[in-house]
Amino acid sequence: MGRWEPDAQGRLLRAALELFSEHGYDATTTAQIAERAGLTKTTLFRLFPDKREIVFQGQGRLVALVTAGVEEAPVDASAEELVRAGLCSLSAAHTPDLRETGRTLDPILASSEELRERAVFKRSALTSALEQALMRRLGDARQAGVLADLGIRAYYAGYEIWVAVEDQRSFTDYVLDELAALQDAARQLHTAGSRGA
Amino acid sequence: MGRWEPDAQGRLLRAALELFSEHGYDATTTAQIAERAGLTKTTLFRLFPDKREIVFQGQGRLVALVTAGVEEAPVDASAEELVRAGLCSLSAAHTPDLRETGRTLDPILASSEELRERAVFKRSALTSALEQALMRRLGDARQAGVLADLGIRAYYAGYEIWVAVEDQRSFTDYVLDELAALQDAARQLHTAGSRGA
DNA sequence: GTCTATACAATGATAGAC
DNA sequence: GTCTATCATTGTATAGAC
Repeated sequence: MGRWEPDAQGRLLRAALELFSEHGYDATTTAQIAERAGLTKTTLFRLFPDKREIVFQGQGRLVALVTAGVEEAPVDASAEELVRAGLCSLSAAHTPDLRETGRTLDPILASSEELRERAVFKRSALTSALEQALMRRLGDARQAGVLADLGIRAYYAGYEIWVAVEDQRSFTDYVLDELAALQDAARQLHTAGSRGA
Repeated sequence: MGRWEPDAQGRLLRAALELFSEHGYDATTTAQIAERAGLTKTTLFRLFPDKREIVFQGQGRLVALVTAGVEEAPVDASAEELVRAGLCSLSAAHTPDLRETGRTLDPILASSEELRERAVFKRSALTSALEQALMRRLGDARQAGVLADLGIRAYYAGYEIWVAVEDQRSFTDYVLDELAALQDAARQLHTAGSRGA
């Protein structure tokens, strides 16, 4: 420390989000980001694996969180309780300050197909992690798959509401509410018999 | 026709799959593909939007197929019947010769992260298409979402078995069997009460 | 109407100097 | 750690050949 300005990664991150918000993701070059941060392209690519990952910075731990949540659930937990445990562990990472980050990121994501593709990949990785953790506890691959889809759907739906509204409820509340609503919807499909509207 | 060798797209496609199989996707350059096809990079990028799409050639119509399947289902169809209609329309496109294509593509896909990312994006697009078609018929966004996840999961699981085994059953059979099995798994989750194993 | 040649911008890797 | 420099590759743009 001392020879250069500190927090190169933080400066790059802020510079990138500013430029992405101002001109869109695609219209911003990595050289421009580095320049605004007072660095060069080389340093940017040493600190970030690629341009897309700048936007998803810090989301790598989510996979570990959802897995740990399921693994640390009580031994007598039901299938639904395992999903809730995974989602609670995941949601706990979303502190109120991340709400602002989410609001910044949403329009950036919308501005680039390349970025949405990476976002979908992240969702898929999260689903696979939950699916495999559930599989190890339940022993049934199909149940694990169905529950993982349901849980991650609840997570993303809860996230969308959380960043859109402005109140004091925790992120976890939104996700668990959505999970319950999705489970209700699924139950109705089974109990409604074979005739639809 | 006549002035140049015909079927430039087909030649590029074959050249690409050969090279991808021989050296892997990442180690093959677009210039090499064009050269083997007796063409140039310029022509390749006029016929394919990008390098990844070479591998997924022809999958664009799948979105339209699943949507049409749901839309053309009888007016008194139940929710489950709508999903089956979408999947049948989708599966009908998988003629036996596509089985060989699938067997060629699987190891190529496994060789590249970039390619798996695009594959996940395609799955997501298919899920969204089914979800929206179901939403228009059912009027319930959560039911549509849950059913779309279930249906596309059945489609991919059926596909995996279809390319792996060697018998005369149609692709549609595998998908519908898997759908029924997933629905069973989901039902068990609801009727099993709250205690798991 | 299809292909080629050339030039170009951007991402990302790499090597060596400070 | 960071910089300069150079490089390979993807993908675009343009102008022209047949």
